[in-house]
Amino acid sequence: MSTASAARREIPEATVARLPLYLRALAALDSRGVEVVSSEELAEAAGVRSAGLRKDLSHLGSYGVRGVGYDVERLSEEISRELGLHHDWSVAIIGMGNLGHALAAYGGFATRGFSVRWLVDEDPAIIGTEIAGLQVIDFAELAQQAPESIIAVLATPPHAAQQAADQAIALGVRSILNFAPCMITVPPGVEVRKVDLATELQILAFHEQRGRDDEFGKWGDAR
Amino acid sequence: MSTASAARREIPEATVARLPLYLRALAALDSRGVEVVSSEELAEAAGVRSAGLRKDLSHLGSYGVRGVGYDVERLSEEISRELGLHHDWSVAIIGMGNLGHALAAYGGFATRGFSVRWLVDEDPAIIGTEIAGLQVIDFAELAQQAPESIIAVLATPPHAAQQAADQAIALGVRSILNFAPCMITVPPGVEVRKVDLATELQILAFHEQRGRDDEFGKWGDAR
DNA sequence: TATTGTGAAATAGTTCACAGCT
DNA sequence: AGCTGTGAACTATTTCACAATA
Repeated sequence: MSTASAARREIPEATVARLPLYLRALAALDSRGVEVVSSEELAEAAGVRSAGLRKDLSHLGSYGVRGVGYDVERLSEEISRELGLHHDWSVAIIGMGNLGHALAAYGGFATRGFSVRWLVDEDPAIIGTEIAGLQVIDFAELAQQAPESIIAVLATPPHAAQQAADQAIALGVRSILNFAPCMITVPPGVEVRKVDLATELQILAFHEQRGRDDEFGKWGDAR
Repeated sequence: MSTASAARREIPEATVARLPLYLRALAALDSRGVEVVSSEELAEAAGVRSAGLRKDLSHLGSYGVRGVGYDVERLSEEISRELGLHHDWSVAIIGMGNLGHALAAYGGFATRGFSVRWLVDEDPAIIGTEIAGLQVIDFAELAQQAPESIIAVLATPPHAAQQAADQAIALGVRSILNFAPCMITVPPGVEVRKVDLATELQILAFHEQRGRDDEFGKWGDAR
């Protein structure tokens, strides 16, 4: 892919995953009144290496000034645009159990560009109640109101996740953040990202166990 | 690193991150009474390619039977051991705001091997209250009770995260799951994994924007 | 002079395809 | 006959190191 002319636009996935990090670091710098930042400083703030940061940014275009650094505001702007944060994205949280409830109340989603607009559940006992200032609705209702691009946050129990995803996709959802501890299958063109608490703990456990072992001699010596 | 003799024990990070996935898929199969599974089927259930699954498993040793497949129970056991789930891991949730509260109530952590044992906050108004059957304590109290290996789940606001992490580390914590939307710096030997809701949404937004664009001609045509 | 942007080298991860077992 | 385990090929990502340049 990519003829020489279309040189722009082919951002590696690993880079995309770091752009939000840079954006947050830039916001922190901005709020401290910093106007220009070097790749070294920004990398430090974002927890990456400076060479990697420069490579990442080079995929967006040439927004730095040699010998000087990057303009904080300008770079924020460019990254925001690249990430599509000039759009307004509406979020629907599906599944109002413990986790869904918490996510609705949690401010973390309400970054610039995103707002939680719908809370969905299928339990009649929950539908109609108010959580964090929003009425809980069912899928039929969501279908009525659903506009353009919604992002669905799946917070159902695992056994309900696939069906909930299917219903959301039927409504036109093409981006899903899946908190349910299970895999869901989706048609091509639908993007799923998974956040899995148990998995993260297990990965930590692996490393902690490993670290413990390493502390004494290498493996194989006394095993 | 790694002499030829130490051939075992050098599991790629990418593989480690998938082991919990396999474990969950195996648990599902087991509960359905399946006793033997092929790499093809298990890969399907876990959402990966069969060749990759086989390569991953080969890092743990040779637990499959050619022409047959993998014994579900045996493989679960081996992966569990590898992940350190034969230990019991105690989890302390630090920060009892909306998110911490929810995480405490959420069952998702209580997979085999992990149990949430302490809820920590520094706000006197919260300390002493009971959440999900546990009393909220302060760091001093945690220091009293803290035993061997704790995993800390950071759910503080961003400005408090670094200090909370430092305190946890002073108590001997070496594994941190960070839900606070900020970077924390830790000494070598301490492992941090980050779960960041805003970041995930931004990555989804990027892809959704991209997908939208691709639907009509390539970029650059009408821009 | 200080710092970016980037080829080239190094490393990590994935996929292929088939030999080797059961 | 069927399925695993794995070398070899391929692709992606990171790191290095330095030429380009404001």
